[in-house]
Amino acid sequence: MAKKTQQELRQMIRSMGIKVTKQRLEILSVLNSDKTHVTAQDVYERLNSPEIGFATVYRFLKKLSELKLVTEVRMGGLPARYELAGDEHHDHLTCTDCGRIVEFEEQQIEEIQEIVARRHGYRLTDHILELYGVCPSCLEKENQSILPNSSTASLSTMPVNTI
Amino acid sequence: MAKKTQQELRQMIRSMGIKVTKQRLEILSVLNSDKTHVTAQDVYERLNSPEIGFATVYRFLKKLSELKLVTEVRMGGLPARYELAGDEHHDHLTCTDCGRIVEFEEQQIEEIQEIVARRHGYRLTDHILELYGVCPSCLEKENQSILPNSSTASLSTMPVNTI
DNA sequence: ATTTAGTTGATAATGAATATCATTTCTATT
DNA sequence: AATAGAAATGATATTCATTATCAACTAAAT
Repeated sequence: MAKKTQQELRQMIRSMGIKVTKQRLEILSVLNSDKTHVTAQDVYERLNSPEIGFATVYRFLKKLSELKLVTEVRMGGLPARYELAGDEHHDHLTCTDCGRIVEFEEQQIEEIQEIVARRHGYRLTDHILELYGVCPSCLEKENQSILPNSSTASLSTMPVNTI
Repeated sequence: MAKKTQQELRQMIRSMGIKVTKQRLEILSVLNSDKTHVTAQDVYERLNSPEIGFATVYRFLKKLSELKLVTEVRMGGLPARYELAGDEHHDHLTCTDCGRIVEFEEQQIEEIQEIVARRHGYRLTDHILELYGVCPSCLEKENQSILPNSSTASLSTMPVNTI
């Protein structure tokens, strides 16, 4: 959320110990925009400038995630998605069909993780929690192709799962 | 754990509604061996038979994971790894120092995950929960090396990055 | 302004996974 | 057991995301 100013972005690059170039500034700008969880292709196309090749996009995204300044989410064989690392932690719920990502935060899970780690004598330093499923719109598509003659049965109106 | 007999493997393929071929039996045998979390390449090389091309390995592994008979684990850009789906689910708590892995199962977390998915209209199909930390024995080592007159300057006392 | 080490874009290369297709092999049925 | 026909196979080509290469360019320290 909290958007960064152009100066802050410049500062961010400087803090990485690398040169501040217009390419890097522009790539960061895209990540800093409202659109989040973008692929390298997304970034490249968004910029759509002869001044920025996608080798550069890939290179910089890689460096950013190595330095933990962006979070890289990889799902199945789908292209990796990137987001500017915020201050607040969250996990991901990813659609296995279209790659769409929903963020969530569940304090209860975080707490249980701590307990599990302590139970085994570990000091917890990090974790990855990725949920995979099928998003509402893909469920709907799926539904249509499986039930050809059901006129307009929207899955989103159906109980998705009954425990 | 509980190894399956050749007959059970045969039965397993039959239950998939596909033909029982020697290739499929052999691929299943590899998965059924003690080695777990193998890549498609691993399987192919393990068999090392002119009778089994890796197109077949990939094809069958894909079908197996679609039918949830094997679990596919994809990590970063690394090749997918497969293991015969056991009855019991577990997650991993990995030591970032020595790589030691503890398996655990936490029903409460599983349940909350379901709830989160439903909340967003997703049908949950899978999840990855990996906890990272430092295991008891590495914690101990760590403590010893941090002691006062250790000659090597601890990184944790150095300014990592000056913005 | 000069230098030089870092950076760039175009393109080739890689590596995992999938598609293609002629040939072979299961298996249900005679 | 013979056979027909659908399914499965292996070799190979292809796709797609990502990375490596390299000559030309550029930021920024002097």
